[in-house]
Amino acid sequence: MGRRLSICNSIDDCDLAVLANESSRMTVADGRSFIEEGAPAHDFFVVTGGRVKLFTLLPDGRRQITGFAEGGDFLGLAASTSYAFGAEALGSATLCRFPHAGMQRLTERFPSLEHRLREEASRELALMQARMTLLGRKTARERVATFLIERCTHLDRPDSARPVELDLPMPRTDIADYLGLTIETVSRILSAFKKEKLISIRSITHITLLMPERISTIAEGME
Amino acid sequence: MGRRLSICNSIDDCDLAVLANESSRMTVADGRSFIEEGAPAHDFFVVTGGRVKLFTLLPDGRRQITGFAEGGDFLGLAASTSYAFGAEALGSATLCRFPHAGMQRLTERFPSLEHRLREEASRELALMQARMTLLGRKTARERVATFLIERCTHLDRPDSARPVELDLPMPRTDIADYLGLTIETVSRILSAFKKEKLISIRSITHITLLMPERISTIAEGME
DNA sequence: TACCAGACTTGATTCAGGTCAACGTGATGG
DNA sequence: CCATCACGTTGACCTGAATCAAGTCTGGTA
Repeated sequence: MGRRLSICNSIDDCDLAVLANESSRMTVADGRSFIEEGAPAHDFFVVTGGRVKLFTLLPDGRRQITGFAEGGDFLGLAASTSYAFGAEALGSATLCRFPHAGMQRLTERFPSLEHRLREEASRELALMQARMTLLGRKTARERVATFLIERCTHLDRPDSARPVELDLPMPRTDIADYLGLTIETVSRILSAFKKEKLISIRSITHITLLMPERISTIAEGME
Repeated sequence: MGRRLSICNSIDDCDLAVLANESSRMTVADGRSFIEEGAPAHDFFVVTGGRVKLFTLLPDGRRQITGFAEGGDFLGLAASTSYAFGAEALGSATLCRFPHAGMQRLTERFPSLEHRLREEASRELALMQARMTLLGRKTARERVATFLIERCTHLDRPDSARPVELDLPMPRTDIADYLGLTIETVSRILSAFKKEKLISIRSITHITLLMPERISTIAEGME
């Protein structure tokens, strides 16, 4: 995960051909896995189209989704020798793959890239702090509210008091595994929000936040 | 948090005086806070002695401890413009402070340092993935078991089948806030482990893992 | 030695969220 | 146009961990 066009920012005034040279494109079909948790980490990835989910598994199959990534997001920083997470496409996705060796040539050529990668990692690290608080200390209601708010700030509209339309491209199972809840709980809480006129549910993937700041308040645990 | 002597690794063959020049030492008394969550981030820190806890707070005071740091660990990567976490001393601690500006001079002088910082961030990121799985998907028993195992691999002894002595310098409250549990639950589970002869509790801070691999199995959810 | 305060443990009870099970719903294909 | 199937919702019930409430243990102090 990372901010849009993360890599390119630090080299856009430089030779993009060099960059293209060190990378290869790939397409991943819906539900297909392209990073295996624990496998030796040989590549970085940039999501160029579609969406992707990142997760870790317990031996008995319990799953924690550690993030969703989309266009421009950077993957693979959470890996030393082996990947600390698995990744699979959510819908079909296109990726740019950068072998570590190639990336190293790039950072030698464009030293500011290294700094950019560190920034990316820092941003990610800060997000994770918040996510740990969510998982360790928030109630189910607060988690779902936080998720909705995340999805909407993600849309980089300023926190308006006006209704915000969202689409949630991931199935409920993924939302649940992201929030450390069950599908049933997520479903019940969305229904409750609807009943309270905080949101309206046009279709499974299409939700409107009717009172964004109110949901925001819930998300922060200030009910 | 970071591996011992993280910074120095990449410059130990270089001019350490330059490094000393860009940093200042400080001592923090027990329980004193030295990073305020949300405050503008001006410095990096390296823990040089004692221990430190990192945490985030919800408005109503709920707390999630996101990590413990000790000698050699690096703090401050999870911050862009403002800190994503607060930090306070656990017992009295000594720190080395590196203002961002100074750090930038250092990375210019020793380019490999930038790479080192990124590695540090990556390591941290990988740890956090595991911690999210713990908080989102593990049972109380599994969390406490994981905590004990963490503390012991932390001691860099290989996973032996032999008993391992641990000391837990943090109060139960901190363990609870780290694991997303309450003090009572932590206490009960430690008592249960004792009853099951998995551990022995010599004193509040001093615990011996009698069957480390057994605890390890519990930690992974394989009961 | 006795007292005290803070940290920890233990027990009884409650409740948020999980589990199990039935029921909708909407997309796909024969 | 209905059957199917995967996904989502809703309801009834259960349970793991939280909460509430005593104890207990420890180290410091007089």
